[in-house]
Amino acid sequence: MKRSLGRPRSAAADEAILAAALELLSEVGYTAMSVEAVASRAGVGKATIYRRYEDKTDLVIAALSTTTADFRVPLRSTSRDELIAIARSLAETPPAVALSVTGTLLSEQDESPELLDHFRERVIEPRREVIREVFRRGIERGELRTDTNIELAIDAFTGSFLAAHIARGELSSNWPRAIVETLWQGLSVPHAH
Amino acid sequence: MKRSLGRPRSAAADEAILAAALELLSEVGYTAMSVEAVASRAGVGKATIYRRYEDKTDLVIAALSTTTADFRVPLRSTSRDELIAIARSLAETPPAVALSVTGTLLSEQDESPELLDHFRERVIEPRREVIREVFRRGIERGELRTDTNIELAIDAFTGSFLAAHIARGELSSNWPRAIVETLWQGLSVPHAH
Amino acid sequence: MKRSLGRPRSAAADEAILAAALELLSEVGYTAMSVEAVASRAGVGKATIYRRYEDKTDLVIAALSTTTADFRVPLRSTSRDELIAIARSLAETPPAVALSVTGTLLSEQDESPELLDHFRERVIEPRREVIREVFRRGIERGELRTDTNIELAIDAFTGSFLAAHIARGELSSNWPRAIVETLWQGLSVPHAH
Amino acid sequence: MKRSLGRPRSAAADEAILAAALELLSEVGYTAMSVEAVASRAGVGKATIYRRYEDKTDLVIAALSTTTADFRVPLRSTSRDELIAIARSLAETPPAVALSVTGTLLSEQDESPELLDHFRERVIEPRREVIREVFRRGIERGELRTDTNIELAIDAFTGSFLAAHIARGELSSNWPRAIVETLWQGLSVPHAH
DNA sequence: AACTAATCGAGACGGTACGTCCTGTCTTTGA
DNA sequence: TCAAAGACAGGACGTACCGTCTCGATTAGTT
Repeated sequence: MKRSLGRPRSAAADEAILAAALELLSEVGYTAMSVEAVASRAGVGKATIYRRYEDKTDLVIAALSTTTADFRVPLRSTSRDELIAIARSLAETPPAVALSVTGTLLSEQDESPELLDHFRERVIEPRREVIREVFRRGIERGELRTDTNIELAIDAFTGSFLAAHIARGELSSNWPRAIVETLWQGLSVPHAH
Repeated sequence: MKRSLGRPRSAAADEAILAAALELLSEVGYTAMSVEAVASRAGVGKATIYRRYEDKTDLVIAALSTTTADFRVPLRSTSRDELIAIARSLAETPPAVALSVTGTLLSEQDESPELLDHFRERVIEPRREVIREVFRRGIERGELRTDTNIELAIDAFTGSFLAAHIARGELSSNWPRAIVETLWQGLSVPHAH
Repeated sequence: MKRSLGRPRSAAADEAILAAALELLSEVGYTAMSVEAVASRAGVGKATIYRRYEDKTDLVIAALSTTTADFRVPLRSTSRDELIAIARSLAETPPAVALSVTGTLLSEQDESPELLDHFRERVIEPRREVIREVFRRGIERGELRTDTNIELAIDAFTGSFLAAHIARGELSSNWPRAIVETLWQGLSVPHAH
Repeated sequence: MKRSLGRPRSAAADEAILAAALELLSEVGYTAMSVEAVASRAGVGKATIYRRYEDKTDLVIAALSTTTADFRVPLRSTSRDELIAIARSLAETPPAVALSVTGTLLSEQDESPELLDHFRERVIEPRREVIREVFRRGIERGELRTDTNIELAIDAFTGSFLAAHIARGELSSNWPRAIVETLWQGLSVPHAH
């Protein structure tokens, strides 16, 4: 059995680092956030951060992935209401950080693909799984089409949120209901029978 | 009389700067691209860039807006085919730059909202207008629902592209057809009559 | 003719950097002096220092070599008085910095011999030349032995200063006269005739 | 009763630490030598070093003082030959470490004068005592002047070695004989009688 | 044989400095 | 007046040490 040697890493430092990173990310954004500021606010040496994370981007991914647990599956009586609940959760998420981090990671895909993988696994995929579960349940219940491509539907759902922010900034209060309505009914005119 | 004094600005420099910026953006991404590298590749002094653009972000917006003209409205016999054509255009666009620029701009929204406005006006809006025209024509033709919220539909369309890239990276070759199909039919099961 | 391009280096920065370095050297010593502190005290960016000097050691050498001009040849009626005058100049020199820099340079002789060469040329040799001139004149005047190995005599003279500091620290006020006396008469008992 | 409790300190560690420190000192010099490297080469934890020595300088002093015993008093038939023998011993000593350590200690004289005292007592003084003994014996034998200031003579002797290294680096093979000759005869021309 | 206490190698801790790079501005010569 | 070249102040990057601190695992003397 492989027992660890030396002084163990401090759990208090773990938490302080991630909390400070998350605060600074939302305050000043990805680019303007400095590792030095994170260390200072966490009351931690810079080396203590770099012992845990490869570089600034890696730290940010870890900080973002702590927010994953807050994104929970809502239980409602209909799939439609569940989707609206999810849309409400999305609407409360600050998109700036996620967008710039994602963009940076995609840019650096060739140099360090493992960071992007890590991000998808820790940040993106947990959120998608919550939505995926709602879709699966909706199909079982007979409320959603059985031939729906779930991944594309999730794309449309979460992507709408991104595109709305990019195009117009703040979302209106009835956005969750409106976007679900739009995706629910589809674009085509109903067939006559 | 409003005629400029002294040596006029070089049109060659204009082009070289934007071309170099565009190249570097697609090569290394927004964060890793340095104004110094743009100047060097364009064979231009840094001051020549800063005489034209406020800062790095402003330069990038200008570079990106040169690509706007390439995004043209396709004419097909059906709206569905036109949407597929647009999806194909989207699929050819590298999303990384737009994402990281947008993220950065959103982060800095409080300090310099005019840059974000500029970006929306020059880069985002022209592309959306192309898609908007397709939707308008589809409604006129009777192929699309009259009660469709066009802005939300555009969000779903362009956002799907972003979300797919974020979640899975490269898009499959049949993605344009598949995403249009998904949005076209909607999520709900058809009503019995 | 090769004329320089671009903004010329600031002479004000040159001076401020060397002055700040010299101050800090005498205040805290070589090891405790930081380049960051030099930059800060000089009101200068760190890059402005590193544009001029390879590294910290190179900066220190440059700072020390500005003190060379102060070490002047004294004119007295006898060589003995001139040597005493030089000993007095030596006694006023703070030896700590020179010793630690010299030691460091000798240690790193294998990795970067050019720094040591530079130090010898700029700091050591000018001082030795002053003393060498005194010896040459003394021999011409017939006051010093013609078979004296001047380099070894200079070694004994300047080395006495170092060794005294290493062994006992502060020099007594009559040290200049006493050391000249010791070297002047030699160690051996006078021959009987 | 003053007997120690707990596990006694390892003599093997004592030796390994000093040996590693001495090796690294001569390989890379005082400044570039890290305590971490000493610990690693000695196969010892860093705390095991800091349990024995106050800080890096203290460790170096201890390492250097182990070399003291090698500097022995030579017995020859004349003082002149004994001085030449000592000069030969000096010529074999690497001077870089002593210089940088001394310089650092002098720089820090105000903060920690006890380290400098310790260095003088353990490293400098034992060597001087060997030379002092030779001078004393020479005076008793009637070979050296009775009015010689022994401390200054030792300064001249050991200092010559330092100055030669600083000014020219490696010493020539006949340096021991030449420096003794220079100091022996003195600088002044012999008086006529 | 069990207990106590200081040591051991290992390695994490907060902190500080290193030398590099980039931003946006400024200052020169030359066209 | 604009161009290129490149220096400017400032500040973040990621690395490397310093001297201290915690681990689990020895290695003695004391009960």
